[in-house]
Amino acid sequence: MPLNRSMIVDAAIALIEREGADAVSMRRIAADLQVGAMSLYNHVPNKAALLEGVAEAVLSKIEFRDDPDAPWRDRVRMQAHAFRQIAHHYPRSTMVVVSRQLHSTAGLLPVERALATLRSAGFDGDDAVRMLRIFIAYIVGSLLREVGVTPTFAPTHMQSVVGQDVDPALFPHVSELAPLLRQCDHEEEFEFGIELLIQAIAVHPRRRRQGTV
Amino acid sequence: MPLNRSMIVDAAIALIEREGADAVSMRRIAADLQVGAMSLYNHVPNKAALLEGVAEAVLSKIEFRDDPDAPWRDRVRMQAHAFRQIAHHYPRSTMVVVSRQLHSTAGLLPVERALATLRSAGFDGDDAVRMLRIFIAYIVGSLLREVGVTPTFAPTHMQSVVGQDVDPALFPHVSELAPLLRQCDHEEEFEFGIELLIQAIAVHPRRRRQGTV
DNA sequence: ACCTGAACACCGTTCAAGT
DNA sequence: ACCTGAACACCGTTCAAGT
Repeated sequence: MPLNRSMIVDAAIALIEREGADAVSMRRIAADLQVGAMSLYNHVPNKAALLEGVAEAVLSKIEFRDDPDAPWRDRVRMQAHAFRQIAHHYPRSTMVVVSRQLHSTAGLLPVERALATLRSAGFDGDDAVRMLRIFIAYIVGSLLREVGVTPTFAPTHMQSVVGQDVDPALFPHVSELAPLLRQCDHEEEFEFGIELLIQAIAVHPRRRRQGTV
Repeated sequence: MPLNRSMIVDAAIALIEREGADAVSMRRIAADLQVGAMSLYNHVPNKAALLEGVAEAVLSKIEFRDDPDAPWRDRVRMQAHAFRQIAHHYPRSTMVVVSRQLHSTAGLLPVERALATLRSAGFDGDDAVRMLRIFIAYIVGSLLREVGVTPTFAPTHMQSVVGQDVDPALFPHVSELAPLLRQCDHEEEFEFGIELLIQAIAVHPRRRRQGTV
């Protein structure tokens, strides 16, 4: 079976999910594919481009169902949850997806749908873009927390083995809320935030004239 | 002058800001300090720990002024903006700060202040933690976009040299809003989102009994 | 206690040689 | 057109030797 780009990308994704993003190297992927390390360069210009391919592939695997007739609130909710699938299905690739500029159609499709939804909610172009950016920022930040790369700021090991508690005098609120800070139902927290955002933009005033073009 | 941990961390930060996070290596830092590569290991267990030190150092350099007597809205705004200073003063270190779990006091201090503020706004422990997480997610996501690592989903090179426009038939909204998607006033967008969030949590219902302890 | 050079097991990528 | 081994310039980290 001849080597090709998508075989390489798939091998990379598999390796990332198996051993983490740090384990990715051209040589390891080549070995997984039972091929010389240099063979990869016939299908991919370099490692950075390969990781970009990984990001695109993961992103394009999201199931973005969208019902244009549904209320815009439902559509936003569904699109946000679709995005969160990444963290479920490709947890260790999430960082790769989220830390890369995407200019391919794989990245443009979700944007197109989100903008369509926000326009249908009555926002003009300016505000639709603004709202989209807020959602993306929130979703990206949430996924990073969920995937465990981003700071949770939780005093994790606090009372683990040692009595190494957070000093209640210095950090009264942190130590009081330590149990809450340490645990997190990602699904629930994500939804809570999305609902808050939906509610927030729902009450945001629309301009008189909706379109710009 | 004897080598010590903070000299190493500072050299790492300087190197990151000068040449980017990818340029960081134990050997490069050692060379910058005019010291053998292995000398670093007398003060830092390994590279990962060093980067953790970088994250803490950058975070601890934020000026978190806080006026406990100010209205909670103002305090939240100020704390959010303080956080965003990272992206301004240490743009290329932002990814390092944001992609690492922090359990030191450097990470706990901002949390303590944020929780104090949210409690003073009338939230019980549960909701204070929830609201904090939403803000952190939004801020982290926004900083990553600002720093240019996270997907902007902007069709950047669209009409650059070639007539390689986005197909308006496939992506009507994207191509219509392309100019807006391509440019972004980070300061303004960040503020817009923070104000939206503040407004959203301001109208969120508080529970009868505020405290848990 | 702190520094260090040599060494080991890795990297990404270029290049010239093969088919 | 596609594959590849050797080679180059790098990595992080261990270890034993120095002071």
